[in-house]
Amino acid sequence: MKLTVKDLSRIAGVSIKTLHHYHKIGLLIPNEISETGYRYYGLKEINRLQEILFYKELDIPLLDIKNLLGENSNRVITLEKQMILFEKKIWRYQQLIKTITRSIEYTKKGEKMDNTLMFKGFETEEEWKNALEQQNNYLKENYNTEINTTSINISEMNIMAIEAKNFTDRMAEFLRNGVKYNDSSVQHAVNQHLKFLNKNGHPISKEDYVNQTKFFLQDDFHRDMLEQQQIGLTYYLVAVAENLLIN
Amino acid sequence: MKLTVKDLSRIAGVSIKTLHHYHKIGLLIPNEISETGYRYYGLKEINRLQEILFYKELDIPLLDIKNLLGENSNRVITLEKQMILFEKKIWRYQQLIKTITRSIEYTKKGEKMDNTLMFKGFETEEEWKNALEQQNNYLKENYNTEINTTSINISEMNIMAIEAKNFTDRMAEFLRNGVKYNDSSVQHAVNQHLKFLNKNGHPISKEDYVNQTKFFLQDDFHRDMLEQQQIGLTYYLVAVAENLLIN
DNA sequence: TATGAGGTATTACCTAAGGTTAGAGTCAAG
DNA sequence: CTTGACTCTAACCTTAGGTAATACCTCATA
Repeated sequence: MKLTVKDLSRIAGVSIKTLHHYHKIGLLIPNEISETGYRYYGLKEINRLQEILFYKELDIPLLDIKNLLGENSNRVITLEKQMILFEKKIWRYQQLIKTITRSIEYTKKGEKMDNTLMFKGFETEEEWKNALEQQNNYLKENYNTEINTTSINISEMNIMAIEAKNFTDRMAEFLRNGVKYNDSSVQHAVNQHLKFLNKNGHPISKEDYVNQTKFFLQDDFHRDMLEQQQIGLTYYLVAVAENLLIN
Repeated sequence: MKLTVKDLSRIAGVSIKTLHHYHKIGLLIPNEISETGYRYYGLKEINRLQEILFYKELDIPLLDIKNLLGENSNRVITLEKQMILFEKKIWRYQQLIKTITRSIEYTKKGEKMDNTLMFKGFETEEEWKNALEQQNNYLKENYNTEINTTSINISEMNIMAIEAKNFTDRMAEFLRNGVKYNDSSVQHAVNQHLKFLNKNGHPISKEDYVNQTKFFLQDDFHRDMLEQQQIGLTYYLVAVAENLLIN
């Protein structure tokens, strides 16, 4: 059994170029290479190609396949890992279908969907509303003014809410990773946050911010909100804010 | 509202390079570009980016998104198309999970899975067995000897069966597409098939092949087999084979 | 044994959606 | 005015091959 590239490509349903490629990266080396450079494959190579294609079907990168075929016995583990990955993908696609269905409904109703919902971080409408409400309260407390929602550009407010959410997420991650409140990267993050607020029509001094975090501490709504996201976050934020004044 | 690349990247959760890229391909052009080349984005751009990311989430290529955002109103159609695509993907992943499950079972049983089954064309074990049997019969008829299966390399037989299946598939497609029996591409295909057989230990002349197709015609098993795959295939093959002798 | 058709090899450039440098210029706060 | 953070462009890199150009090889047939 001495198969040419064409034979093998026909049998296995891959292109000749693919065989060249696999040869080049050392994934599938011909059984024999003639003096004139022709590749000839045998049964062993066919079996190996079978395995390669099997793994490839599972979306495993070729280099990983190469390593996989090198060792042995962890096949089952690899397969099980891959299965979990597929289940996640299925779940994701199911979610996307739901999103599309919703979007189509909105469009058909003639309403324009509030695309802000799509932004990462806000997977549910509820989460987004909470963020908005927080933003709302924040303004109320800092300026002691009733918010006239109609007078504020809704889109602009969404953006502020998104930035706030992103900032809080980052802080929560710092906390989870054990990054100290006075670590430069933490301080940098909060400085950026304040800079953003100042730049976008929400002037706030460092002192204001300290007061705000302290307010969060004693206000049930805000504290619950933050603690629900990450236990200890409220307290962490106070420490971070107070450290701002020291430098 | 005058956002820098960093601001926007933070808000939308994309990298700065992504914004550069979108600018370069004309997908998202900044609201303002300073004399020094700095990009500044406004609300309009944020909304556009939102839409872009929404479509991107749906695995739509950026250039397609660009066109999509250019026109309007076919949004619903696009979304519905995409939904069908997702359903297909879900189905595919479910199949993959089944394949993995099967493979794991084999491995756990200590048996080595006959990977030849994976090759395209044979979706079920039954189909594969049929093909093998056919191959078996073929040998019987051509050599008039009882087959000693152990003496013949099973893998090699698989490969011959696969090639045969591929060939038959191709012929069926020719027939379906109305390609005439004496078309050069049809003749070429059958020549290749015979060449392959001759090269791999199954010497067969053109006359032999004509006789074989005629045998298929009168043999219930083979005729049913072929006709089940594609009505008229048995008769087509005879015509194709007889034409071989003319040239 | 020569010829012609069809197979094969290598080289090089291309894809999508950015990531990752490097080097140089710019902005804003102190 | 300095400094640190930010931004710019340009160039090369990634996956898994596709495509094209050009040259060489094989094998069945005349």
